[in-house]
Amino acid sequence: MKHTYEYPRAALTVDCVVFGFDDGALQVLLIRRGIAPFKDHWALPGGFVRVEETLDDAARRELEEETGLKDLFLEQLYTFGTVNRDPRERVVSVAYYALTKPADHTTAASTDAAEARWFPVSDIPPLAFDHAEIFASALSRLRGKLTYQPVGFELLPPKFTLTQLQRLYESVLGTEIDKRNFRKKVLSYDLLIPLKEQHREGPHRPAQLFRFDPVKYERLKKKGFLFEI
Amino acid sequence: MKHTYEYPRAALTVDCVVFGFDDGALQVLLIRRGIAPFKDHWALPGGFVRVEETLDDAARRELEEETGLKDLFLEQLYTFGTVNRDPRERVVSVAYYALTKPADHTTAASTDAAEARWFPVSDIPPLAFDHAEIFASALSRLRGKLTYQPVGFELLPPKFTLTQLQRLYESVLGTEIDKRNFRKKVLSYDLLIPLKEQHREGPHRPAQLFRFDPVKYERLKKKGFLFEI
DNA sequence: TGACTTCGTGTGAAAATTACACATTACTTC
DNA sequence: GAAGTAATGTGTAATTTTCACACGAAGTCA
Repeated sequence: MKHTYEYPRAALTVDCVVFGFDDGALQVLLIRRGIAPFKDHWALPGGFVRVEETLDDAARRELEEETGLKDLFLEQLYTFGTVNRDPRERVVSVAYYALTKPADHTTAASTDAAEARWFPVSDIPPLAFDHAEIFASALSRLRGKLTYQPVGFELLPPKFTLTQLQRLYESVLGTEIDKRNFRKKVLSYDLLIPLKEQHREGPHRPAQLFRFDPVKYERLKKKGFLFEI
Repeated sequence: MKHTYEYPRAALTVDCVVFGFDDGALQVLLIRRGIAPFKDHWALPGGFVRVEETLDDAARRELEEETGLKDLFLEQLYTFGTVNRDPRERVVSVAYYALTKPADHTTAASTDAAEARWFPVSDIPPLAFDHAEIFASALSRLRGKLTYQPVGFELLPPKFTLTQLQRLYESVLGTEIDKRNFRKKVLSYDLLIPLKEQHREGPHRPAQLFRFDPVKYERLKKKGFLFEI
């Protein structure tokens, strides 16, 4: 079935920058394109927005179709609309970024994508279209966000140690943080709940496990919050 | 001439939230719609994106066509894409916000818009489509931005007094600020250049006029800046 | 039981933020 | 031209926040 309009229309897509945290380093999920253009190149997961779904829905749907991931933290980033970003025709892309917990890193490639793989953000292959620009923009946004909103937990498993949280901040922000000052600061927000359990691993003192309080977290996210590290 | 596609496509528009500062209060520029739907309702200036122009270009073009404003500070805000935001058909709108200096407030309504008018943000009429939501989002972004980036100058004339700048901050942020602390802080960024001139008005001591240093300003905007008040 | 490794904690110095009051300058009016 | 009026312009002390920094505790392994 054909669809006809008075004026030419741009195609509308969504693209997702999915971040994960593993091996003590920030990772991003890329797919190898199975179809032209840029066949066999690495690219951000994404695809065309259907006319009866919202942008957020499209992002979640494409993400699940191409990578198997669902129910993750997802936020709109920016809309990329230069004229020649796609060689085929005019395509405007609404970019999203997403944060996943390590448990979700089971990525079954499917449908459009020939393959899905995690890459450390410090070592990304050349990307299709203007995806390198989108990725850079997402990384910069994540860095900014981390310094004033408590989104770091979205990248950690439900139970985590303060050291894991600190490593996350250090590796995303690219700085070293003093352990005592970090703990003082984080705990002062009264957002972390110490568990009865401990994390024991290796020949040394076990670490206290924490989870974060989802109620206080939501409250913080809504009002002006403040989670400066 | 008709244009035909395999799948149905959303129409793509831009909408602009234009802020001005006048009468000691933050103002927003609205147009009265000359055509259906929402004929005679107030709305944000905006219109359809042409297939051969970027999103930014479309925003600037529509702004000039509908309000006569050009060369203003303009930044993409967010893309609104719920399914039924336009009663005619699926329309996705990329929202922008803009800041104007008072000198530019000469608004000649034209083309699509029957009338253009400034409204204090505290007293906005009902808006067409989901424009109230877009406006709220823009205002919230402006507030956020003002507290950590030196964009306030974009809303003031080229020469201004520190009191004017303070009033701007107070009225946008909705807080009272201590005069001495404000001046100390603002001047410490070394961004303001005192002029030889003074601003004299009324039966009292005249005020020192300042302009801001565009070079330092650009430098601040690019790197992590920091303009906390 | 001693070596090793990571966890967990407190204090003092420096810097930033906040609170706060009065003399100065020009215009107006008497 | 003297007195009144109104907004400008300036400094300091108290408080809070940030930053720098070192060592005992708890567990494993040999």
